[in-house]
Amino acid sequence: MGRAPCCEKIGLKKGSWSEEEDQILVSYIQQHGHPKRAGLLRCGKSCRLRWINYLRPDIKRGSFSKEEEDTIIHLHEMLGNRWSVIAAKLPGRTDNKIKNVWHTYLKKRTECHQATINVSKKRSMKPKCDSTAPSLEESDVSQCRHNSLDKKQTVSSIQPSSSESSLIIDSVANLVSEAGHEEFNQEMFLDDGFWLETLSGEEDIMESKSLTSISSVDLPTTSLTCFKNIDARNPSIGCNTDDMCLWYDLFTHDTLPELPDF
DNA sequence: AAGAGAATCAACCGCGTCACC
DNA sequence: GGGTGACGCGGTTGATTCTCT
Repeated sequence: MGRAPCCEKIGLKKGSWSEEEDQILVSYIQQHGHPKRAGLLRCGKSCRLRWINYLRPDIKRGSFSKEEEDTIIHLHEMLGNRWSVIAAKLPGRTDNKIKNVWHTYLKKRTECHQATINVSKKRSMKPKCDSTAPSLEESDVSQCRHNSLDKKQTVSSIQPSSSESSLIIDSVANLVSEAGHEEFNQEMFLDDGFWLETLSGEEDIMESKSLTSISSVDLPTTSLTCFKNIDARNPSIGCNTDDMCLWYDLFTHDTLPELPDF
């Protein structure tokens, strides 16, 4: 059995926070610099969570931009459910919020996108398909589209423009090709271009949408050296630790690197 | 207008890790 | 080296809000 929940130890309060509690916590943090008990009937863990996920002054409110959503999707493709790492690349967004957004609709969005790709692949592979009965995949896709497009979502907020996507792919493909990396396939272009944009020492991806900025960044010669311009504002995420290099390496290679014997 | 179901999001839980004694 | 507590993370829950019928 695991450890008993910390809030049950001494009858500490649980549940939603009141405005008064928020004010007490904020003023405590302003004085002491860390979100601990703050004299509240809350465990330190709860105080910390409240501060990180809600009270911090740099937290961005409101819905996610398309760029932020794309960033989350791309990072999730490569890193999986490492929400804290993903959150570190989205200033003002918490891991909790990103996790919620992912499970709310980004997951469906990517699944729909994948389903569409699968259907188009099957179509191209099997041109003589039965035209009388709709395939299971097609009905899945249409259902999926229906689910994603209804309710609050607008079409433009869900699906990236195909012309925009292909422009990005083509542009990055040209750059890599010029640099002598013809062996890269198109999927790798997407990922590498993303990493260049996201992890370069320049400003945030949200502020550096222009593709011309990519050309000013050194292209990777190997997967391990591509992080030389890593985000200097957040060294814990960057190449200063070996973590991101390791993850990048893991997710951009088909096989695991050889690990040293222990 | 009201009820049902879906979507959203804050908060909690459980576990692994680390630091300190 | 072992015990303990705090911290940080990802998974999950449940209350609230929204939308549809």
